[in-house]
Amino acid sequence: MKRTDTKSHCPVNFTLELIGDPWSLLVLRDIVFFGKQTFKEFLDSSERITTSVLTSRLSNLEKHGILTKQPHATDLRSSLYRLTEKGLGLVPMLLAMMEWGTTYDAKSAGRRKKDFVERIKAEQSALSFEVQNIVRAGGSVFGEPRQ
Amino acid sequence: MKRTDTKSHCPVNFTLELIGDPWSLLVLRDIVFFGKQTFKEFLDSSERITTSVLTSRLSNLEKHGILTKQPHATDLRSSLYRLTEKGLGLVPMLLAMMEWGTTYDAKSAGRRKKDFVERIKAEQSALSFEVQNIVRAGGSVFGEPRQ
DNA sequence: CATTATAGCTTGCATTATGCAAGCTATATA
DNA sequence: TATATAGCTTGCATAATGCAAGCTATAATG
Repeated sequence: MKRTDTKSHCPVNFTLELIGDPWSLLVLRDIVFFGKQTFKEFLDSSERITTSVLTSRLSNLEKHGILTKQPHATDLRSSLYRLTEKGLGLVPMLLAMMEWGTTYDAKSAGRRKKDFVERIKAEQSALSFEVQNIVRAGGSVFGEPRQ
Repeated sequence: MKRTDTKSHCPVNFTLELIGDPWSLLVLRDIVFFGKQTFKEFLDSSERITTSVLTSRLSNLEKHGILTKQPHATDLRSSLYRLTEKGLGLVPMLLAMMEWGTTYDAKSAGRRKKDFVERIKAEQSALSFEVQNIVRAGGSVFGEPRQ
């Protein structure tokens, strides 16, 4: 079974099957946080994705309507990759990942990033807190409490 | 290079390296949404994780302080897996994934799940909207606008 | 007490995805 | 004309997963 074969119709699983590989979200991060748009710019990220994997990830993201590939305005060799509305819909997930990673990675980040993360924390939804309290107390969102 | 080797100290990458495999988040989903706590309960999920992979994922999540393994109160064969505060910190990410998956998966979900997702959408942060608008306009969070 | 079932873990092999290196085509630049 | 760049493709080694089987300790059943 391939990693992206449909294993269930749980929405969390659906999301994982589309963008849960080790690289797709890093490409989306590069677009959202750093404004990258071209193959070369993605290639230059500090995680050192290889050309073969990048080609595969970009084509997959385009195939699933998460980004579009447009011809570059002046350079015919190049293309511009931009987020669709579906891709923009992943911003809350990226913010949540950034917040968690910043909180728990021993290597602390710069001032600018920390300020941004403080805003994410400050705007955390009441629903998130509610769910955390339920689970902390031994319950769950759709299940009955156990203890 | 292993998938979990440190490739950078970007917080998004950090999060991916800890829980970005195809299975860890499904275990966390089972805890948060369905109140599962034991090996057997995780094994029974509709995605059909195998025992070998489940063992590996649980031990990894415990190693990283995302969940704890406690002896079962009455059954000495069994253990209870519960989220730590660090694990609870992933709730916003799970909610974001659930919201996106429900919105874009053709197979629609039940009424109860949809109502929940409506609440996630309703409580989406002002920051998320702001970032979406910036990116829609060709800019990015930490970069300069391009067009 | 003997038998059977269950919880969790381990192993072995096939398949899939990624890491890495190299090279290829078309276009741009000097 | 020569060289550099953008993006893509291929081949091979390694890592992770899918799948099947079996193993140990404990629980439940007669």
